[in-house]
Amino acid sequence: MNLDLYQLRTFFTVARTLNFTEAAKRLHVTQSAVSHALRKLERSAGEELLGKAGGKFSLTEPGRILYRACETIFYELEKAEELMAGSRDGGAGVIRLGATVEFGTTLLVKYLKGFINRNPGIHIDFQFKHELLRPLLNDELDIIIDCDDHKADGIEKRPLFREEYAVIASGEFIRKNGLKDPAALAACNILSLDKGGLWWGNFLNSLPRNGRPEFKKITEINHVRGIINAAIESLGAGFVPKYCVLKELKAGTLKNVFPRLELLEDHFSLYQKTKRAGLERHRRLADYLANIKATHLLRP
Amino acid sequence: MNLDLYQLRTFFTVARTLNFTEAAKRLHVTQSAVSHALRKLERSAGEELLGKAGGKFSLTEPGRILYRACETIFYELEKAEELMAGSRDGGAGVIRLGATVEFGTTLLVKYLKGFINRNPGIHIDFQFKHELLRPLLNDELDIIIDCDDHKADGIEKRPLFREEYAVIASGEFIRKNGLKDPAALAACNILSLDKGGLWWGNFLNSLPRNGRPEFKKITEINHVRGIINAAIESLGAGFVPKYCVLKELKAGTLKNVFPRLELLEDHFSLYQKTKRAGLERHRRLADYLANIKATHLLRP
DNA sequence: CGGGTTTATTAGTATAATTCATAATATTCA
DNA sequence: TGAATATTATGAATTATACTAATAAACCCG
Repeated sequence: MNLDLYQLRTFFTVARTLNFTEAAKRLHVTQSAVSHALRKLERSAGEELLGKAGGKFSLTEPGRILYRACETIFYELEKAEELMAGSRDGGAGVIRLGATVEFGTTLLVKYLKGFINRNPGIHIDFQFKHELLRPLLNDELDIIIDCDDHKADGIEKRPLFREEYAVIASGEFIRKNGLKDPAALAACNILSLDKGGLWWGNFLNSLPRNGRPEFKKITEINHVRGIINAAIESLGAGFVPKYCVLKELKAGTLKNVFPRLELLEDHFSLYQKTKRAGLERHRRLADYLANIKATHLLRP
Repeated sequence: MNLDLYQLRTFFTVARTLNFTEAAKRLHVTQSAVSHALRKLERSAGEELLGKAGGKFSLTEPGRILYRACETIFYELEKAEELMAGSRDGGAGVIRLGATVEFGTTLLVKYLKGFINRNPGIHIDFQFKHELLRPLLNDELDIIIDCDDHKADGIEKRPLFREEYAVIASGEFIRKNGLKDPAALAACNILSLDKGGLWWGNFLNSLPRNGRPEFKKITEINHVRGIINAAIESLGAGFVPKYCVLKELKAGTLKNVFPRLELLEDHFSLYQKTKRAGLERHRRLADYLANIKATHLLRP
């Protein structure tokens, strides 16, 4: 049989993208080269590796077998490269780090400064977006930090810390609307990521069933930063992670409306492919992030 | 860095042979090609992979790292190939099986007939010699069966069965020399693989300390088969594994001199590289051999 | 030192990987 | 449904590079 190793690299990329054109881009070759390589590989394997099921490609059974082999093969190679370089530069390499927009833009970048200084060999690229799992599975990202609970084959979860939410508004807004208890929110303008107010679900769930306000006016703003700034301008009450408004709370431009209310928390976790967790640079970053305590974040 | 996969295959072979010329032969290319490939690999790795320590080559530290990666990489590939083909022909492939000369030539071949018939996809090549561990480590053999106790990194042992030894001689020889108890051996001619009589060590050790004969005449014959034939010709008494003389004992051309004596046993075990133990054909053969009981061998 | 063996080097060749241009096919949306 | 778009397949030309042959250099050993 004797499979060609270059063709395997192509196959591995195609298997993840399920798209020749995209794979070609990643490999910096033409789509034609990918097509040729795959056909040759299939000929020498004597098996159909890809099947067209309903428009999209999908892996056949032999394809899946080969894919799993490729996973260990190429991750093993990567590890070896890192280890060899490691005797010189110590776990150098690139980490493509993904996180949610709010957390990433606000805190993560700031906090990682220390890590980046201490690990000059490790270069981190950031991608802040909400769809994180798919890019991780496709190897577009190496590590993601997310508060959603992901479960996928070959993906490893490492809990990092919990994050509290708070209802925020300007002092002026609180006075004007007499926001003394959650029931008062029913009458005032609500700032939410979505028109339906689902964003406030966490808040409502933390209230006793009979004390939940029914929102009358909801203003949709599709970015947390927008909600915060709108709240500062007294346009309504917002519901945001505390870490997003640390500065504003301190400066007094925003107030924690119900400081004594225990609100639901988000659980941030780090996710990475199990096979790649052995990479030195991955371990370092994961260990560093695991040492972040919510207290650090809230009282910097 | 981006290591070239073809060059890795060359490196892997060189790392095991530590000899460019030999590696070239195995890869069916010229020595020149090996030299080129290795130099390129070292350039792209940015590391010396091989060091010349006292004439011979040896792996440097980065070389060892890469070697370990190659082990999993190429064994993983092999496994994938077998699995993919497996959906058709079921664990097909070649097994290069090594065993000691006596055991291999006498029983193993005969016994494996059943296995070979039942597994037409699996081709077995045999090598019977006494140096077995090195060829296994160098991937010249896939599986070895030996009664020496080997311990090596990445090598897996699986006990198979015990083998009894017996003192043998012709009826005529026994009569002439009055061989009634072990002490009588001191006076008669002893057939041994070595001039010093170390070959009989197992026998002597199984006797009470004060009842051990001191051999006066030892004839050296460097093959077990030779010893057996010499014993048949009444040239002396031999000490051999029982399985070697089953036919002769049955036919009466040889006699078990001390049938009631409990003699030391050899423990036969199967050895293979741990990483390759997952191969379907390996598992099948190992399971088959594990089902051989000493009783089968002695009473066929 | 010199014969034998192993590795390195150089230049030429041959293989095959890649591209370019284009055809075939599938997908989307009006 | 058909036009527009995107994706994959194909064939010939091009380019890259793995391989070889011949030879030089290095090394070992008696």
